[in-house]
Amino acid sequence: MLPQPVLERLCRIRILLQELAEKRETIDSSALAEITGISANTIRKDLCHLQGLSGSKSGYSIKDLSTSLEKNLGLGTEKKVCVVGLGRLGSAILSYPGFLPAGYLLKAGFDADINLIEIIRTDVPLFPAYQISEQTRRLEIDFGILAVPADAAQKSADRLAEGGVKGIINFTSSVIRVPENIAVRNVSFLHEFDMLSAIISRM
Amino acid sequence: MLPQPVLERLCRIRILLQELAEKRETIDSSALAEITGISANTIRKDLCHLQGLSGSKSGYSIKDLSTSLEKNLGLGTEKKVCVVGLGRLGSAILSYPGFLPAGYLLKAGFDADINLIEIIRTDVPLFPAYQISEQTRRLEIDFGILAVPADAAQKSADRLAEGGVKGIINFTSSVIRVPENIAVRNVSFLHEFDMLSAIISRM
DNA sequence: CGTTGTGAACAACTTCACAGCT
DNA sequence: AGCTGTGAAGTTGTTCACAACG
Repeated sequence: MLPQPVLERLCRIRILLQELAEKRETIDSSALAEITGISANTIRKDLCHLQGLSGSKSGYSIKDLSTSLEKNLGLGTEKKVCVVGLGRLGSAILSYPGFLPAGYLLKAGFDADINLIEIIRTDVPLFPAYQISEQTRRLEIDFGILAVPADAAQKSADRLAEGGVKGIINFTSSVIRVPENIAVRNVSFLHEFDMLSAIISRM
Repeated sequence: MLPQPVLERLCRIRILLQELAEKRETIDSSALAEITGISANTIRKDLCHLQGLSGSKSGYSIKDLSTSLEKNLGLGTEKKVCVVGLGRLGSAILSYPGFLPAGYLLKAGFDADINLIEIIRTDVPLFPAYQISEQTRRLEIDFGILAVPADAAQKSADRLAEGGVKGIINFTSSVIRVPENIAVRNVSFLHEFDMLSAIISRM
């Protein structure tokens, strides 16, 4: 319904609003533009896609706006997530403190290496990789984070799909194939570096 | 010159070609489509933006294509990078083995906490944060990775800019402001999660 | 009066269809 | 015959300009 670029911007805006909420009551589109780097015109266009943003006088009420964004973006409820692959990246994610306040609950970690599972100290329950489907289903996990080596990516994705997750964040450089009712976001460090290289080489 | 969406796809294609090079000699647009998830039409359109892709018979020579992509995307030369912020994410990045084969040399790490610098075991030289400008300039570092807490993001970015870096990968949730000759790529875990939530809530 | 909301104009990107090579 | 390369058509997203509103 909302086009993807709009979604991207609305999510960004909401995140930035959270810090802002402590400092101010209202904000107008040009101040938002200043903070987000998005043009004021685009911001107004984006925000008027939102359902149920009540009548406005001058600027948006930060509280109302946040609420409306949460509703429209489906960010109201807590989501359960798991990490697949407990190498350096995976375990860094395991101990990332930012998830909880944002409403994402780390419910499980998986790795093919059983030794690793014994060694890592964390409050998050850890399981061997072959239990991915079973445990994600049992724990009703919404999202999986793929932090495995590239050659294990598809297999792990299959298991997550089998376990009924609704979304996957893929840190692998592989392209994974999943049923189309599962959302995938690809995040690749190397891609980001290559993009920097490409961008600066044409300036 | 090349529009950004094209750049994104070309970079992705090049990364995927690297693994493929060991298995095959040539590949046609529809096979590439299969692998990358990009439509064959779009791939052909993208590739014909490239300068100096020699005459084709059936399919592209993977080797030629890779070479051409590297040239056109400015990926030929090695780039020097540094990590700012050596928390869990920062130190996971420090020991990520994928940079070197891709042509990115980790030349320095920085953190405001001097104890941390003593503790971390790595081959990469570590320095206190106040030396960022000085060391990045001395070492001729191309790119900086921002993995600091949100409230230190702008300050660190300023120091990197001062040190003459050409690009920054920003893992912070803050929006950083830099001179416009510096490229920035924002990578935010929370944003990715929010996007997953937003996407699935409208299916 | 300043700020929002929004149709209308514009620009960018993608898809299509097919001419041109090999 | 099959594949690439590419103008042209179609679609989507962005910017503009201004009417409507407190």
